Amino acid sequence: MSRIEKPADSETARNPLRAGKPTLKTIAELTGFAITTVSRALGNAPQISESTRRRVHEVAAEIGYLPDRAAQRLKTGRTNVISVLLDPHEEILGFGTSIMHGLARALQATPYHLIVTPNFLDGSNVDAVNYIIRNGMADGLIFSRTEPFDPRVRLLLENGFPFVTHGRTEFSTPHAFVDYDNFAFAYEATKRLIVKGRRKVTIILPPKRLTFCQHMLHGFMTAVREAGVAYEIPEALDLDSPADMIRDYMRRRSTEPDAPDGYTCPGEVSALATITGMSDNGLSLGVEYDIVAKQTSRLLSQIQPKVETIYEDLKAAGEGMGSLLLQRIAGEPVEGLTILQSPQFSFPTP
Amino acid sequence: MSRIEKPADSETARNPLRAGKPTLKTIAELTGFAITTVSRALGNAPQISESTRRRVHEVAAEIGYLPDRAAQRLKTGRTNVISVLLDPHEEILGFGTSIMHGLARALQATPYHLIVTPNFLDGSNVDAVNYIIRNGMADGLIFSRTEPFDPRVRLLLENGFPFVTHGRTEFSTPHAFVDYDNFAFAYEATKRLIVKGRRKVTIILPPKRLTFCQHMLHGFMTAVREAGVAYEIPEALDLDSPADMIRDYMRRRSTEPDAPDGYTCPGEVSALATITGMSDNGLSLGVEYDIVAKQTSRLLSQIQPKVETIYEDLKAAGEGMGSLLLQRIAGEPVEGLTILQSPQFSFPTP
DNA sequence: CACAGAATTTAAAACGTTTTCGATGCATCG
DNA sequence: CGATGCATCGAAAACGTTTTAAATTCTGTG
Repeated sequence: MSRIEKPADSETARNPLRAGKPTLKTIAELTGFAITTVSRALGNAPQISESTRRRVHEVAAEIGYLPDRAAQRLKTGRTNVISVLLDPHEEILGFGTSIMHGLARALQATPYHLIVTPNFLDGSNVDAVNYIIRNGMADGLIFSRTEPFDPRVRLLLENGFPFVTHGRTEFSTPHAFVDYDNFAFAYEATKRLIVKGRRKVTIILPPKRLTFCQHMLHGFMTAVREAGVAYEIPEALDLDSPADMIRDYMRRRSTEPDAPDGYTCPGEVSALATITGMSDNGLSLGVEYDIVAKQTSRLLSQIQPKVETIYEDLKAAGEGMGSLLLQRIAGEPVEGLTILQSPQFSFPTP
Repeated sequence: MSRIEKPADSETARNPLRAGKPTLKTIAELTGFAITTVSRALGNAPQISESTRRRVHEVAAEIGYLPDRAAQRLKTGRTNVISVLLDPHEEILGFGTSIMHGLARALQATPYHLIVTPNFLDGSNVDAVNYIIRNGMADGLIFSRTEPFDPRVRLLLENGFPFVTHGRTEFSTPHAFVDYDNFAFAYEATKRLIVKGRRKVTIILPPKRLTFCQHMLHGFMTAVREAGVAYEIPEALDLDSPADMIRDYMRRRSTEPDAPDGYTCPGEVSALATITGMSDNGLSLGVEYDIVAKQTSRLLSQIQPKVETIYEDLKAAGEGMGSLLLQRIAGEPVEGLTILQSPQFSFPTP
């Protein structure tokens, strides 16, 4: 039972915060076992006897041992990091943070950390993806707003790198994704407008290059055809258009002949902009026209309850992406690893 | 010039992604220098001759060498990580992501990564802070919504851990912060209402426990006293109140006698909610009443240009916090490390 | 031309893990 | 009683970097 062998205080002096941080060696000395044994015991390896396993865990808990992430990462090559590619378009209405909260919840009891890699470069963030793959900066990747043949997805598939997207693609090779059923949303929303007796419907679509634009269009058109109702699609506008542009468009269009009276708005901002544009013209919601909107927060219906809304639960989406990614990293086959969220008719429980 | 010495392919087979990753050793072999020399040359150590320094950098760039973060972290004890504490209240209107984009921009050319630690626990996230300090999970910390005697700040000060807050405190020990001049905002906003001829002003304040609530109140009261105008402060409401609560309050209050006609709204949501509440009662903005609001995005003025707005540049705030934190980590004295953002009268350039 | 001293380079240890390969003890079996 | 198998445990190497201490080369000088 030798106690003190070397001075061993130089480190303490240099970096006070790292000072007494317990390591495997600490536990080894305290229990009398070898470092190997301690490591195995904490890893619940099979060849360790139940009694020493318990003893080691006990001591570890007592002194508040936590494995050093850097050492683990260096040794094993696994980073225990999941990277989120932040899109500049997600700045509005808490898209980014909702998903992140969900992700964080999924990773809560795991050793994984969440690191955000914002996109500084051009439209798509292939460079960031490439960087992460090449330099092993993460064990898995998460991003959103996919295109049918998204170059990021292609790159990741080619390299066999684990990832989950928010949104589908049209690659023949399957991959893990979480997506909202935007077909169902557009279909349902448009049908509601028709049921309300609206004679001509319209929809603000996402940018054409994004996969879910097609889904929405399809849902919208299906409802239109089933009912045989009139419709139009504003070509000059999309969901990413600035709110004032949408507002001005709506104001102008509603003065022209043959204006729509039923609006499907796939986002809070577009709905608010539409309402303002119309009311600038003296038209009021629920009287001359109706809106069914997609909500990701409570904001819109709290402010303007006359808007009919259908919810998308982004926190659940994040949580789903996290859990799918964990399964991918664990090596599970990609086959079942997809989630299609159904439109919700009441606000999701946080 | 020996070429192949050992098989050296076992790793390649096991982890294909880590395969040919160049290390210091690779460069050492390629240049003929020792690993030490290569390390020093890349670190631009003074004792290395200019010629070898250039040669090493050249080869490093050529083979795309990047230092292994795990090894650096293990050796030096520095994590090269900056942690952001995500607050659940920041879910709305891109607060979180704007700040994060700013932060990321400040850290762009540095080795620092941004990792988000969401707050799952009770109101304040002291536990998360404690965890990060104790286990050396980051080199610096960033968080927002400070209280006058914020327990997180206290903990960090006690441990000498580098951090920057968004918002001030009232500790006697100084610390780095970025804050918006909410006194100036409230003062200016309220004065504008008075200049417009409004007879009775009011303001929706932040939760009382937050430092900037006092600043706003002070700015508001200063303007009120200077002009000798009537005022009231809704006690049942704060900035964190759900939008429908604010809307309902405004609707009710505006029917009662002696209702205010000038509103200072320190947020987009509260402004929208106020507008809706008032218009539910047939009162219209710019006619029976006015609003001056704080905007952090373009949304509000795009939707409703009749709202007078004053901007807060959150991306710049993030960028400021990042650069202050870097200086703190580099050991600079805390004295000058504070930024007080002035209210902006036009939308900040992204 | 030897030599101090500066300038440059290097070998080796260390950071805290995981993992490979053995070692040890002990009961069982021929 | 020696050999065998099994259940546990341990010594040492390795991951890629930084750093300490020492070795080597180069310079000018006496």
